[in-house]
Amino acid sequence: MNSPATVRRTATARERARAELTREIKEEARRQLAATGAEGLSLRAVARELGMVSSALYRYYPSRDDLLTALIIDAYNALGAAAEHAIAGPAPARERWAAACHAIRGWARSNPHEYALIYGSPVPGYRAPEATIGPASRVPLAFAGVVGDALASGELAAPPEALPVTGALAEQAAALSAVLSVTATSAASSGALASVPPDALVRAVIAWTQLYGMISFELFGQFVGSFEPAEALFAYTVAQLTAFVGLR
Amino acid sequence: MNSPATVRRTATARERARAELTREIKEEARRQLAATGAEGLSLRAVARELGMVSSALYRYYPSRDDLLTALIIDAYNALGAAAEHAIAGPAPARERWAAACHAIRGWARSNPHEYALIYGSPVPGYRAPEATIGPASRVPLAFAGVVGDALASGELAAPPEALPVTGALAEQAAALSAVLSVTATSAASSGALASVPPDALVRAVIAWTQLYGMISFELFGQFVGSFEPAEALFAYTVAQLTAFVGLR
DNA sequence: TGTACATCAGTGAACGCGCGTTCACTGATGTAC
DNA sequence: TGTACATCAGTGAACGCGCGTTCACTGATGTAC
Repeated sequence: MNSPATVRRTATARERARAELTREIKEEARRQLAATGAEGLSLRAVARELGMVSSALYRYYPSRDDLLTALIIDAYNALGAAAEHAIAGPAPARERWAAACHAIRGWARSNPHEYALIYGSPVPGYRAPEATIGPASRVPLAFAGVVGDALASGELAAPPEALPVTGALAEQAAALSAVLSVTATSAASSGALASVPPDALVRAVIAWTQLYGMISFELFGQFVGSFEPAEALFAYTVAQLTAFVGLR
Repeated sequence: MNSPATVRRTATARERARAELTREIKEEARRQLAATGAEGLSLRAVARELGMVSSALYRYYPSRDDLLTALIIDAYNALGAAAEHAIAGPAPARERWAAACHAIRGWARSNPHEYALIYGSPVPGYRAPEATIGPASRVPLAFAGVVGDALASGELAAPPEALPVTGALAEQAAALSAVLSVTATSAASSGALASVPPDALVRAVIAWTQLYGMISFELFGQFVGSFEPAEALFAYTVAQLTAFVGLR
């Protein structure tokens, strides 16, 4: 075995050490992120903590920004995985939707600085590369998937209080719907998305921004002294939102 | 005139120069904030731009954090003033509410870094002093004031789709209501707030987080490629929210 | 299996930078008599 | 109005810090024959 022609070789000690250290560097960086936030992340500090010399890190990440990018991608993926896990299974659409909301909040509360890294104010001077787009769309796609499934199974109906979606907004929603159906198809998801009506999509997006606003307010300390702890307010909001999106 | 007994003296040249420079320092700091964000704000850079030596700034602000605090207070006050201006006048409550929403978005779009300074991810290592509490509550109080007025004038009614507010959430809302009525009274505002029912207050708070989520998503670039420009989505959301709060 | 060479991880010193803050100083402005 | 003194704004040098990144190097690991 392990003839030169074999594509899948056993990893050499060097390769294993490299994979291991790459992981350890990211881990330590994440720890510092949690302690000091994105701007506080320093290659030198990471190296110091790992008992290496700072220049050694350059064998693993060509620059500080690349390390930051790796953390961002990991964060998107972790949050995306949490959302996808929450919507898995045969439960009714409204329950899957609510589960995703609570899973996202739970992840955000457990990883506040990673949450801030991806959804907080942009880091000045840092430009997110293309590679973040895929991981970043996992959460929106998860929500969209639930709406698509609900549509297919007859669990979706516009709530009576919903205002009609018209004009520029309807056009943007239609365009987004087209993009979504392509993405979803290439991701081997259900094709139900393609036919989600624009107004349902708009309500889902609004719900997503509402969720984001509520979580951010909680994490960033805006509820201190009023709705802290925020469990009750959050649960109420999610219930309200589920109805607003039209899931039943 | 100008006898020693006169409390109100004419400002000396020194005093005028000091007031002027204090203003200029803040202005330059705000400019740098807009360019590089809060972490990029540097006393040395401000001094450089003003043609002074960095140590001279310490005659005006005892530390970098104090300058940051001054900027934060100014930002809260500017946003609060915009909201208060929008709700002034005899228009129907729902129009005043919507006007405040649009005014807040307008200010945020014109001053994105100042918005991020007060509502974005917290600056690591910076602890907001008590002096920010007053200015920070102007926007919430403005919204609360509209709800209070609507209640007094019969323009407030729980929408049919509203879920009942119970348990811990109702208690938190009642407690907040009590605090609000005290604050509002001491601020010489109308006393209508005291009797705003808890569920209306909860819906107003949710609306406020929704507004915040929508504006942040727009400013922080999360709509790029979908609902950008975000005017239509924002207007739709505000209309929806106004109804949700129960204003008509 | 053994040897010669190539690859690569990690070292240590250095470059150049900008930062916040302190301190003794000078010269101008303000005040008391 | 004139003078002696006190107050205060701004200077310039310095301290001590940490950062990202480069580079020539050494020694260990892997590979081809």
